[in-house]
Amino acid sequence: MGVIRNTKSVQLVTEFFNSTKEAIGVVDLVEKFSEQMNKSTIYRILDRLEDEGKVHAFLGVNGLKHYAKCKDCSHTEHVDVHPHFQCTTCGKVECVSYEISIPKLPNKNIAQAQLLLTGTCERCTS
Amino acid sequence: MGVIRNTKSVQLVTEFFNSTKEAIGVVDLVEKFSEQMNKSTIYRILDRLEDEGKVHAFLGVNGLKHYAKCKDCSHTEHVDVHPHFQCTTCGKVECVSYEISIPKLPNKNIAQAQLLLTGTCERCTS
DNA sequence: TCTTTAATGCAACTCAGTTGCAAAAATAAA
DNA sequence: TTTATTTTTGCAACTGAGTTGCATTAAAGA
Repeated sequence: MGVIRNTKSVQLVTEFFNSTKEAIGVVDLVEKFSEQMNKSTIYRILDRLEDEGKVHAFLGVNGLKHYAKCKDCSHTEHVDVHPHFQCTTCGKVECVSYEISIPKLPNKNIAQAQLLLTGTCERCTS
Repeated sequence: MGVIRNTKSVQLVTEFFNSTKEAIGVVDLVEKFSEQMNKSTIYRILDRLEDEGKVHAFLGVNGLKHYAKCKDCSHTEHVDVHPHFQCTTCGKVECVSYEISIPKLPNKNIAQAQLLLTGTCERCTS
């Protein structure tokens, strides 16, 4: 349970997430960095960054894992309450700054809510 | 694009969904009917039932496909606007009768919303 | 510089879901 | 009922995301 080491690969991934506020699917990230690092490495780096709260993870419409770094992501414990939006035309995925209201259910204890919105983004809405 | 044939396997699956209002993961369904029918058959039957609007599909927390037949499921075109709840202790998954309000996003056209609630159910909440 | 410990690459694996194809079972037609 | 047509099924092989064991490499600390 040591410290995250500042390797070349970690730097590359971190820089990427600092450069965009969009979310990205792990598969795309693996493809993007296919020359620089191994698939396993990416999965493991993302795990560590998530543990540290540097990025947060969620599932896209197809059930594929996505990661993003949003403004909420610097807190020690990231509580993922904001929705995500995925464009069904261009595939773009992003965090939505909008606090969703979690419904109360009788006798149930709701710990987390994941809201995924799908449709067409500004560019793809004709 | 013919009619759905009323095979033994279709009957079994249909009866199952009529007997419960809970949702079930495809993996569990394959296990449940492992003696009666093949894995591919289940996947294909579920596809057909979904096309017909007899059941609806959604993804659980782990990204695994789940199906359920709820009261909304007899309409010709099923619009899946209700949330789902998954108990992190016992694993039970169910539809929640609660109309969620889809947030409007500027310049975006939101076609669908998927809300997944996780926590502990009535039985597992101590 | 040396030592310790974490991170990486690689290859092999797991597991959900899909697919091609021949055989079997429903439905429609005769 | 029998025959012809078309959908379903079983099977086995495959795809693709994500994981893992292990030997090697590279950080960080002393």
